[in-house]
Amino acid sequence: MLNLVVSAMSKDAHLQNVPIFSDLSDSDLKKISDKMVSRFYEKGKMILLEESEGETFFIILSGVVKVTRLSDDGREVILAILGESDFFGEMSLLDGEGRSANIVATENSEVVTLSRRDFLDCLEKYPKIAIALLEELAVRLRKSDQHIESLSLSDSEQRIGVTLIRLAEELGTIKHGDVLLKALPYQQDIANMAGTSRETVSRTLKLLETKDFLKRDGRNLIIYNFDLFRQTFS
Amino acid sequence: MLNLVVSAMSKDAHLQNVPIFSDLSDSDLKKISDKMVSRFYEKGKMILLEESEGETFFIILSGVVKVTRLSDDGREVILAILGESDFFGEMSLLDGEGRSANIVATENSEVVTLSRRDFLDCLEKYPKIAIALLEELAVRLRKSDQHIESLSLSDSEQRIGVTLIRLAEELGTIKHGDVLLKALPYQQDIANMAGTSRETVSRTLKLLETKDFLKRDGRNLIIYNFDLFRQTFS
DNA sequence: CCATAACTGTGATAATGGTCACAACAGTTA
DNA sequence: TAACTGTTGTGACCATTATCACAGTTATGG
Repeated sequence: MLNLVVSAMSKDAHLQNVPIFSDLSDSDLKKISDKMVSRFYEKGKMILLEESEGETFFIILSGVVKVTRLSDDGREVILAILGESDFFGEMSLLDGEGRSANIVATENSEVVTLSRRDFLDCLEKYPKIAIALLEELAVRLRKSDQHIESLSLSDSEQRIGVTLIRLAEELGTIKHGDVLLKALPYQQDIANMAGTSRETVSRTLKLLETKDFLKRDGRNLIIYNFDLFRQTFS
Repeated sequence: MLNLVVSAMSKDAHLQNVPIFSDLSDSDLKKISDKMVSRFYEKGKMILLEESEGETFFIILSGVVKVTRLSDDGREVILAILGESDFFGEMSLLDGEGRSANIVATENSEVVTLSRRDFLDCLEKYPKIAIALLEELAVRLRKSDQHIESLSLSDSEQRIGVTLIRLAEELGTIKHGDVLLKALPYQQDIANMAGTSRETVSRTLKLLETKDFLKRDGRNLIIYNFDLFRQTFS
């Protein structure tokens, strides 16, 4: 299994960048790191399944995953896209309910995991982690609130604009005022993030391109003047 | 000012019911309680304003408030309805960003408040509070996720159904299998929760009534067989 | 490198639901 | 009780956007 390829060294190196651990001393970090287990998921693989019991906390070392919910008839909503040094799985651990969403690797992804008890021990032992986690959940709630507002009040063009902003912030790289998105998600995924249809995404991207907000080139997308773009769509 | 009417005794009595304080000893509770200040807001009054700095944590002793966001052109989204023993204001305190929503009293409401520093002190001093708060934020994130799913995938009837469920759970009283909602919010507010228009709420409530899911009587509403209703709409 | 699958572009059509307009009704104050 | 204000009911119309159908294009695997 590729799991074994991820060395302990790589774990420590990455963990420093994880916001919820950033206040910790090296030795404390090492203690936690020792309890973690590495895993590798190929693009397209399901990592967590809705409705199953939640017993594990995950941190992404590299790769990209999507957080989704599915309706009975199979339609998908994408709640978030997570990348390097983001984490997931904490909700079930905290409130004891079952998983409320699916996690799917949309790129090959390395993660490390912590068991329920080790995770909760951490929170008890290191209040700083608990507080850092609170901060992160607050940020997520804020994002969710914005998402709800956008779904409630905006037309499809605006919603797709906001979705591109979310993607740019999570996955893009800035160059002068522009943002470059390599490996742009499929239109269907963008649609599922924006609460619209695949066809509407196709038409709207074209529209935004003719309006010179952005340029597409294969799977890459450049948003010109990101500050202006942000101002225009959020 | 009516503020002064709320006695310290009433504070303590209510605080025991607040989930994030439920693990505390009476003496610890007393210490925190002593730092709190009571306030009273009349129906319709704004408690917190979007974009202002967040320096206060609020707990509702009695009453009902709505959490809203406003678009530039004045349309409103209602993110949540909060009632007795719920709290708000924590997000700005945790992540240091400005307020991200407005809070408006929709009924006469008594609250107690804690300053930023007292709130953060609490988290450091009592890890149990931090963990209880984490649990509550996890629950809220879950609700937000459901809200996003519902806005993305459901038609207006479903969304209004889900909204009634949210209202019933927050404000309703159960009687046999039915739920009674006294002082049902205005149709405009229901519309702003469901991401639809006031007229559609009017038509849909009528429809649900003819389908015998519910009965209206002035400002009261009874949902028959709440379990079934839940199953049907969520 | 061909075959096949997956993704994207685009027109035509239909439907959900928003908006407007106004009437009916309820609750409040003078 | 009248006048007024806020809320709800309802019809008519129309815009946005979902859906369908299919062609074009790009990626993938044997």
